[in-house]
Amino acid sequence: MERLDLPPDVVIRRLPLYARSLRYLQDEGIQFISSHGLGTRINVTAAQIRKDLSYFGEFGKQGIGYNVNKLLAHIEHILGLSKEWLMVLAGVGHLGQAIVRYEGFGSRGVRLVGIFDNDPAKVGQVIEDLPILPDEDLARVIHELGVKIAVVAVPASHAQSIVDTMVAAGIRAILNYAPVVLRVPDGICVRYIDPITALHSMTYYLAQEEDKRRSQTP
Amino acid sequence: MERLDLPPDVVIRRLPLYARSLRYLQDEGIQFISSHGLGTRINVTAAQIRKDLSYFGEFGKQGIGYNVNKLLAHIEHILGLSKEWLMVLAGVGHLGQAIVRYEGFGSRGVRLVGIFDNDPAKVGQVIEDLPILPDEDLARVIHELGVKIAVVAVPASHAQSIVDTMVAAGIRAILNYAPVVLRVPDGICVRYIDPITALHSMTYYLAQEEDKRRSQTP
DNA sequence: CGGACTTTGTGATACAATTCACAACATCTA
DNA sequence: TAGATGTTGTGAATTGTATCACAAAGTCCG
Ligand SMILES: NC(=O)c1ccc[n+]([C@@H]2O[C@H](COP(=O)([O-])OP(=O)(O)OC[C@H]3O[C@@H](n4cnc5c(N)ncnc54)[C@H](O)[C@@H]3O)[C@@H](O)[C@H]2O)c1
Ligand SMILES: NC(=O)c1ccc[n+]([C@@H]2O[C@H](COP(=O)([O-])OP(=O)(O)OC[C@H]3O[C@@H](n4cnc5c(N)ncnc54)[C@H](O)[C@@H]3O)[C@@H](O)[C@H]2O)c1
Repeated sequence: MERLDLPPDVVIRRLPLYARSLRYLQDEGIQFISSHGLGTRINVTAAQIRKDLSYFGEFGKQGIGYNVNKLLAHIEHILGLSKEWLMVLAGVGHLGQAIVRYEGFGSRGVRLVGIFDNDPAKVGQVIEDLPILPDEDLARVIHELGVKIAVVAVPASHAQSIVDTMVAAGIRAILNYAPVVLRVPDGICVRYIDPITALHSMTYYLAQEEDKRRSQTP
Repeated sequence: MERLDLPPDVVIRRLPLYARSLRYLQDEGIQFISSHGLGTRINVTAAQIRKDLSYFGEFGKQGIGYNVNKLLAHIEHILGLSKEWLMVLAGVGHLGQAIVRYEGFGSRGVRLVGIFDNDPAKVGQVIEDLPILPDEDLARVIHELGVKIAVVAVPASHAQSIVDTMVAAGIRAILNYAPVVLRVPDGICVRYIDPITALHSMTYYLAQEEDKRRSQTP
């Protein structure tokens, strides 16, 4: 196949979904899956899955579909999950502690190696074997360990400044829980986790339904 | 303006971002903002903001921009945030408790009115004035109070079945934290909060950088 | 072996979203 | 009043994404 143009970001964002579904298939002991079979599990059309994968190579067999183990290995490799990326967390409050304890993060491809807070009362406490360090150590740890990923769980008002520090120290990817849009240099990847925004986009549809209902029963 | 076609979902998803930014502007005491000014704050082009808003009406003034208070009120009204929507939560574990305590949820447009768990040891405990109820009461509460929004924070293996119960009882919008794609009837709105998937899409770009770096310094 | 099924990978096509570009209007200054 | 500046709202153009549809290749089975 000719792989001229690089895969668009929408495709990259779907790959982890494919990977997760393949892991469930693995757990179920299923060895082969067609694009159609995979698609029905995750509400994506078969054609889209095939086209997405075609950006990276040819992984299927006509008449059969995809070997679950092999396709998963391929996708994890494409996603860089065959290595282990180091990660730091800033802000060990309510949310931060929940993140540290969520085993999901540690499981695949990433490892939390440092947690930071600027509250002197918190510094020194240990959570899941990780001591809370002061902000002063943040840049040094990032730099010395070559950490590339950071999670931001500080109050919105402090998010931008801590991100500036992180980026200056070598962070290249940021998972941001604070409800602010971050300003970062080109090439730094940022993803937002924002349940409130998600909720507020759903209430739109609820309001629409309500309106329609009201206009039908006057 | 002619408002022939309904606004696409991408637009609806951006509105809460505009609203949040306008709230910050309000806090700063700023009374007028141009599409350009708003755009630079949230990394969106001015033209996109104007086009998005044009789906709903004309809110700006040439030469001036938008009145912050008025535009915010308009957007919140469009999003259905002038009413208060009731919400239930299923799964009061680590994550669920963090959600109950996160004041962000209560603040605007939505109110948590019931929390549910199937662990008998948890039922009866009270968190932030809300008693944990057993799953048996879920359908009744949804139905009797007319609850339309649900948050899912149960283990992945239990998510689909509890969602089926919720939808049968009248839930129309679901915020899902469990790492599974849900199957719901047409018309039910689902949003996924999925930090692991977000992380795994970022490692792709890290791996790309690494590859490039390696090929440059052989 | 041959014909009925399946399924992939991918150009071509259709659809969707974003950006461009500009007329129309508003304000300010002198 | 007039000219300079700034901003909106929106058709048209552009860019981006998803779907279609089918040749090619594999399986299955009598
Ligand atoms: N996206 C989500 O799902 C979600 C959920 C809950 C909270 N939040 C957001 O996450 C952030 C944290 O929420 P929380 O409930 O944990 O608040 P919290 O007050 O419990 O915790 C914040 C922590 O950050 C620390 N901190 C403050 N400034 C800091 C700095 N400059 N450097 C390092 N640490 C600093 C504080 O000491 C505290 O421990 C807030 O922005 C909140 O809006 C997001
Ligand atoms: N998206 C995220 O940000 C995020 C973060 C952490 C966890 N998670 C996911 O959220 C879910 C919960 O995670 P957690 O860390 O809180 O786990 P947990 O084990 O601490 O809590 C799960 C809770 O759900 C309850 N439960 C189980 N089955 C139930 C049912 N059928 N009805 C009602 N309650 C039920 C359990 O009793 C328990 O209290 C998991 O699916 C996890 O993968 C998501």
